[in-house]
Amino acid sequence: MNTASFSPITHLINKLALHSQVTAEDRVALFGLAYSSRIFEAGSYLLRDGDITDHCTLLVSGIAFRHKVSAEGFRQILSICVNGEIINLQQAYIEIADNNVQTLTRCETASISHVALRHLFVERPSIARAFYVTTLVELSMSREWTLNIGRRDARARVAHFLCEIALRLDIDDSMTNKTFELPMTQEQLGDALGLTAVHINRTLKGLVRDGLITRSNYTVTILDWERLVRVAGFESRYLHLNG
Amino acid sequence: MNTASFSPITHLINKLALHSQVTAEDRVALFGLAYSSRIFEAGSYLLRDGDITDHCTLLVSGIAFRHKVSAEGFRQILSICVNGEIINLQQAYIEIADNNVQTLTRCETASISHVALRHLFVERPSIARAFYVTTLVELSMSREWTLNIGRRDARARVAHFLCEIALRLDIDDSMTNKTFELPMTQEQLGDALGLTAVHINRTLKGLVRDGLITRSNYTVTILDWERLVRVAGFESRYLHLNG
DNA sequence: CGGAATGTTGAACCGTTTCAAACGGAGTGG
DNA sequence: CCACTCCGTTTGAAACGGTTCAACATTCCG
Repeated sequence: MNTASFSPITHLINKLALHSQVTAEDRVALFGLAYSSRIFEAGSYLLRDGDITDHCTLLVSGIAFRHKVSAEGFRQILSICVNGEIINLQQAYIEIADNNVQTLTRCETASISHVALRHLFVERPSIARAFYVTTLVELSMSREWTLNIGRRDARARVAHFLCEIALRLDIDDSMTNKTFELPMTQEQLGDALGLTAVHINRTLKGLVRDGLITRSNYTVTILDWERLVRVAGFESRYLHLNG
Repeated sequence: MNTASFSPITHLINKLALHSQVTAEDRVALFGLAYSSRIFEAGSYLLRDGDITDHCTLLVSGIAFRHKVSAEGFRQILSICVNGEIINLQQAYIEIADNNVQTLTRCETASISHVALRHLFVERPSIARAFYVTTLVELSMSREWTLNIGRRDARARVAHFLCEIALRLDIDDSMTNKTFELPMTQEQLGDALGLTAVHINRTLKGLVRDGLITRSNYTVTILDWERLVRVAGFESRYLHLNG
């Protein structure tokens, strides 16, 4: 337990402040949250479908993905989780988790008790509001994800995914030559986009061939942002990046 | 404006009470909300991508659907809205709407000002919580929708959709011979499920041929609930129907 | 009644999957 | 340091699910 003035909570506050005003008093209240940290290796579960817990998990560093698996055993990746996000806020109010979150990289987490969070929300409506807004943004992103899978072909779908990730990982402002780590196998990309790993491979190669991106290992470079955006039909408004 | 003791707000309260405790005092506070009613014919927009408004819209009666359209002009239906739902709660905190809601049947709505809602949330944390939970459930449903489109074939997809609608329209408890109105064209079903109208047609006929459902006009009867559930790989937990 | 929207059906087509085989890189143990 | 294995990537060929297009039937609605 720890309430030091520079703490994992910082990331959370930054995230919240992205969409809502968070006052100095709010910050103090948030810093007051008790938590306990943990490290997870790449590939481990942060949340399992069916879990019942008494704490929420804040992703302090690293990248994870949320997924569900159908009764027939097919996996659908639903979103990418980055730092500053509480990955199972739902559980503060709904006991049983109904999806999985698994790490892509080594991750650091902080656990915050449901009771503490719920208490905070009652005490400080402005914080409750800030969390509410982040959830609304998640909902918005979830909807765009659905649109992407339901109504775009493989090429646009992959391009759209890359655009979203590039913006969310918040590389830098330069609109060209964005480079970022994308520690996902083609199998995982397939499960994210409703495609097979094989077809992801072919589609990625197509994007490379056409000079839109390059890749090596797990890093992607976007060579021509404007054109990739056009291929994807990408419009960033749904991310609500500036409130 | 109107604050009569039996009012459109009743539906909203029932909805909220489904997932959270709503006290007698909460009910009074909710009843105190001022609103103005309106009727919309089938096919009209309740919300448009890009809209900026100062009020939220409560769906009092009727059925609507939420959708987005991709830059290339393809429509993806994202969810079905039933009565008791505020279809654009998001706008209480995020100015610009980023999706559309359109009526399927004649609908009655009530408008509630953003200011009034936000004020209520601050005054009564338990109500804020109840709304939060309904949003979390929406998020859960959105995720299952994504899974459905991404990882099930046409037959399972249509079956899953029918299962969800049957439960959400809350027909009756009899597990067989559920009958309900589904006022959607095959074109709309296609847009909901990431398929073409033509293929919806063939898939529906397949389900009829196999004795799982019957249809006439816009009413569907589920003949064999258990089997339909199996075809769909349907597990209702994600709907959080009982809190 | 007439015209538009929706549903139905068949045939050809195509984007994606499936299957299978080969390749490469990272890690391990001898 | 090599041989071996494991995992992910790459590639090709064949198969398939779903789309597209087109024509016709039906229902809805003014």
